[in-house]
Amino acid sequence: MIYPFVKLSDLCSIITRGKAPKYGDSTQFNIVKSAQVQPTGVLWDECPPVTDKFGVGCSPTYFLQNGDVLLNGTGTGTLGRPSIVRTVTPNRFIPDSHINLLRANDDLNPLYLFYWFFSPRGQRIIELNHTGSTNQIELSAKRLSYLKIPLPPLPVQKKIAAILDAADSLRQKDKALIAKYTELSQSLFLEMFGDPAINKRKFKLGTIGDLLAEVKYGTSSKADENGEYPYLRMNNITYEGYMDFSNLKYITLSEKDKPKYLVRRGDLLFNRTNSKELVGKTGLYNSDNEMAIAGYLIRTRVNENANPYYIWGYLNSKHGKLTLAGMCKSIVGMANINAKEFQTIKILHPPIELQNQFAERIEAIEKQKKQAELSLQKSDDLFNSLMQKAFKGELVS
DNA sequence: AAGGAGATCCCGACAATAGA
DNA sequence: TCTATTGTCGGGATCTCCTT
Repeated sequence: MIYPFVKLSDLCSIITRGKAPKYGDSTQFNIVKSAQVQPTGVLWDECPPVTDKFGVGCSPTYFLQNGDVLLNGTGTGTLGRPSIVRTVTPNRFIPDSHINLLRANDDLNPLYLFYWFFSPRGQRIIELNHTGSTNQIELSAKRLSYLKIPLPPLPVQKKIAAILDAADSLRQKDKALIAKYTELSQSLFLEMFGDPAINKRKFKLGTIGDLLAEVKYGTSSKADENGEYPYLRMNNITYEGYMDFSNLKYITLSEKDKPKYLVRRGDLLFNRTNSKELVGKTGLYNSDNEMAIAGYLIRTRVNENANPYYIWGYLNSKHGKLTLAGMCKSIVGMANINAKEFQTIKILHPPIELQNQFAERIEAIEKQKKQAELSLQKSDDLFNSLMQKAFKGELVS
């Protein structure tokens, strides 16, 4: 059954784009900015305060209420990213002037509206209707009000929303479990080696260089779409130190370059150049596929005194992150830690047996985490297929 | 190997236009 | 004419690519 399409302005009020806020120390009002508008919900804790003057001056309709749907109105990466307000402190949060606020009337279920914009079809409609050039795209409330959405009767909307919500919460549970395993790895380091700042167990202090057999920069050659090997770049290492193989580029290497730039299981990958917060991201290569690395990554291999998991664990610990932040040279907008400096980083040298034990336990945790990731993959697939069917009338009769 | 610099993203400001 | 809403622009911060 195909649902009729109805103009958005007939289904909700589109309250949008207040004045640009004046920032201040108010404890009474907060502004919700584009970055805080996420499909998982609004990140209330990160909304900066604005002055009372703004709050008083603005119409009370701007204050967010439960059931409001938010839609980012600018930015190539953010335009159309939706969020639904589920629980909000009343009369406190105001959307920024680049966020469209949609308040559904009685014929429209807000959660249904949210999932519509979240769905590939909803996103595509936004993509077709924005104004502006490639790097400055916008979707005004006016244009938004002309958009049409498929509209089943209210009980069906509610049913669809509930099914999608259940599938989504399954995904979120898997994600939370994965996050827990990450936390577990971090606390394991402290448990086994103690706080490096205190060094209660009196391990010998040395440098990272002492533990390495080889330090090598990646290639600066350009990526090539039909390349032979995946080409790891900085976005392939997460802040927590895990490899992320999504969004890969490719490269072809000459025979001579292969040993120089290919990585193998157990290599530590260090991100030497990035923004100040992200410089020093360190991943441990844990795959048997052959991949190459870019020039802003440094490939290091340990000697007989170390297990790479130990160095990885240290550089991703709180103490390690602080050390890295303290040493990077910050040029305008960029931070850098070169290979020489990397090797001078002070690190405790626990006995290799203990390091190996740590590695074993981390690997066990990682194994569990893999399971959770597989489960997430499945729940993602389920959610996506439900979403495809939902708005075509194939989900609820 | 090192880091300079262009491209992109996002925010804030303000000009232009519409409405009261 | 004044005020509210909408469209567009400038620029800092960050991300990537490219040159020396």
